[in-house]
Amino acid sequence: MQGLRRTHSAREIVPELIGREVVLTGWVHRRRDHGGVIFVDLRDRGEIVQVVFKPELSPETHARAGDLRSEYVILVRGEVRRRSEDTINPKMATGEVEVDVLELRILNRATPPPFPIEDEIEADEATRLRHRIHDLRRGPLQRALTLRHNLYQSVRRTLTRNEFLEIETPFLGKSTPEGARDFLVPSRLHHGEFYALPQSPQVMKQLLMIAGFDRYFQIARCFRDEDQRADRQLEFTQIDLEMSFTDVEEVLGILEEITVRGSADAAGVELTAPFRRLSYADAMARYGSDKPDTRVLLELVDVTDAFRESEFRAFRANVDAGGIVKCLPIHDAAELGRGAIDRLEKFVKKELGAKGLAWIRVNDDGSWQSPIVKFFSESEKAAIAAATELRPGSLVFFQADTAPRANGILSRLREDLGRQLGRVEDRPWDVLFVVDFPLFEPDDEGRLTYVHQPFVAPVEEDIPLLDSEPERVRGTHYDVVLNGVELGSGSLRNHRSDVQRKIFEIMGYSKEESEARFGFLLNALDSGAPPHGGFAFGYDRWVMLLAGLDSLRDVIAFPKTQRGQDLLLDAPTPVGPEQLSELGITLPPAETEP
RNA sequence: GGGGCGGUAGUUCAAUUGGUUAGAGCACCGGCCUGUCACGCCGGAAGUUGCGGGUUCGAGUCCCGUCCGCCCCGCCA
Repeated sequence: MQGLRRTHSAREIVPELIGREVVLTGWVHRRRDHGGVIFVDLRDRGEIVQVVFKPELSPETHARAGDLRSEYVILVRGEVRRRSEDTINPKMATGEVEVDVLELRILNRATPPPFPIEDEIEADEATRLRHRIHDLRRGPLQRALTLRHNLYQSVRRTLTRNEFLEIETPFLGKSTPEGARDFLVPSRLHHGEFYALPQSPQVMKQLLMIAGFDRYFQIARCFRDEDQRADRQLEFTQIDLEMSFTDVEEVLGILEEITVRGSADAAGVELTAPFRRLSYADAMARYGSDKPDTRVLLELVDVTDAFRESEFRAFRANVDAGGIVKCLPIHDAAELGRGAIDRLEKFVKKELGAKGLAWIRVNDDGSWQSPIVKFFSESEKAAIAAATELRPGSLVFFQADTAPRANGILSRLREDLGRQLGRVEDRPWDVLFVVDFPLFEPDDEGRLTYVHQPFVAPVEEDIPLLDSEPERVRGTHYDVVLNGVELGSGSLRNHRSDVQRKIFEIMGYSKEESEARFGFLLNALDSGAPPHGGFAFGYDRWVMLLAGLDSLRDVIAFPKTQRGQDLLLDAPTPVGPEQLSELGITLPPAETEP
C-alpha cells in the first residue's frame, strides 16, 4: 500500500464529497462487467459503495479491473461523483454517489466465498461455522458485534460513573464441586493436580470486597462444561459486579441503571425503571416459571385443594404423595380441535416427561367434554369451574405431578399456546425482577440444597429459622428477566462466617468438607468482611435479545457447536505424547472395536 | 444419557415402487457486452450421494452400525 492510505470508509462517501478525490479500501462485494464500463461494489465494514471503472479514464486500470473477483482486497483512488438521476440506487445508503476510479491496487486475491456475503442466506449452520470468516463479513454479524461493542462501552461508562473499578480475576482457579461441571487445566508443575476455569468470578469478587475495593466490576469470561443450547455456550460472558456496604435496593438500582442505559445506548430500546417486581411464589403460581414472559396473557390455576378427597385415583394419589394439581385455562379456544389436543399430549409426554394431558372442554351449550370428568364429583366440578372461570368455549389442560414438573410442563404450554393463539400483549419488551426466592429447596433425594448458589445471604429476620425451619428461610436473591429469558441474577452474600458455615451444614457438608472446599473463603470472612452483594448479568443473552436474535452463536464472534467443537479451528484436537507426558497425563489405551 | 429433524456438486435443493450416464438454480471457469446495481447473453467444468458394513442381478433410495449439524428433555444460573 505504499504511498496511498485510505481517506474515507465506505459509509463516509456522501454527496457532500462530490468532486473530491478519495482513497478507499475494502473487499470486492460484486463485480458487474459490461465489457466497457465495469462496476464494482466495494465493501468495507458492512457498508457498500459503488466504484466505476471506465476505459476512457484509464485503459490500464480498466483492464485490470477485469481481473477482479469476489472478495479480492483492493485499494482505489478516484473522484466522488453524483450519479445521474436515472442511475441513483435508492436501496443503497450511498446510492446517490459513486467513485470514478483513477487508480486500482489489488492488495490481495481471494478464493471464491462458499456462500454469498449477504444479509439473508440459506447456508446451513455447519457451513457457516466452518467458514466463519465469510460469515462474519455478513451484515447481521457485523451489526451484532457492533451492537455488542456499543453495549460494552455503555456498561463501562455507567459503572465507571458509579465509581466501580474494573479488576480482572484469574482464569486458572480452583475446582469446587458445586454448580456446573468444571473445565480442568492440568498443571505441569504439579502432576496430578488441576486448575479449574471459572464458572463465574463469584468467590474472587467476594475476596475483592473483603480486601476493601468497595465497588468492583468485570466483563468476565465464564466456563461451564455442560451440554449446550441455542442460549448456552461452553464459554460465555458475564457482567460481573459486586459492592460493599450495600443493600438489595441499591444493587437493584444499579442493575436497573445498567439495563436501561445499555439497552438504550446499544439498541435504542427504551425500558422504564423501576422494573416491576414479582415474587418467586407469584411467578410460580401464575406462570409456573421463575422467568416468565408476562406478555403472554394466559395464567395457571392451582386446583390441588379440590382433589384432596377426590375419588379420581390419578389425581388423588398424586396429591397424597405431596404433588399438586394445576391447570391452564384457555377461553374462546374453539380453534384448538381434538387433533391439536392429541398432538399436544404426545408432545408433553414425549418431550417433557408428562404422564398425560387431561383436559376439559366446555361446549357451546355449556356441557363438558373430557376424558376425565366422569370421575369428578359435583363439588369438584364446581370448584374447577369457579377457579378457572369456565364458560362455553373454554378449554382447560391439567397436570397432576410434582410441583416442579407440573409447573414446568404447564409453563411451556402456556408460552407455546399463548403465542400460537395470539394471547400476547403487544409490546416488544417485558422486563421484571423476580424476588423473594427461598434459600433452600429439596433435591431429588429430599435433602436441602441451595436454590442459586451457596453464598446467598438469608433475609436477616429469617436467620433464626436456619436452625428450626431452613426450608422457610428466604434468600436475598433476585433475578432480572427480559422477555422470558433470565438475564442476570444476584444477591447479598454471607459476610458472617457463622451464617455461611451454618448454610454449608444445612447442605450436608461436614466441618471438614467445608474447610477443605471453602476454608479460604471462611478465613477471609473472618478477616473483616464487609456486608456486600452484587450480581452477574448474562452479557451474550442480553446482546442476543437486543439484536432480536435467538441464538448465542449469532452474537459471539467464534462460537462452538452444540457438541462443543470449533469448526473453524477444528478444536478440540488430540495432542502429542510429549505434551501429555510433560503434564503427567497418561491416556487409557484406545478402545478397540469388538 | 434420551427424543426429534437433517447430511446428494463450492452452495441451496431435486432424483417415481430399488433400475440406463445422479439433475437444476446460484457460485466457479471461458467468450461477448459502455450505466449496471441479484446486470445480461452464449458455452464449459464440477459428485467417495457424510463414513463403514449388509441385503440385492442392481442401492442416493432398504437394513445395521457410526460420525457430524440443528432443536428439545436431562444437565446447566
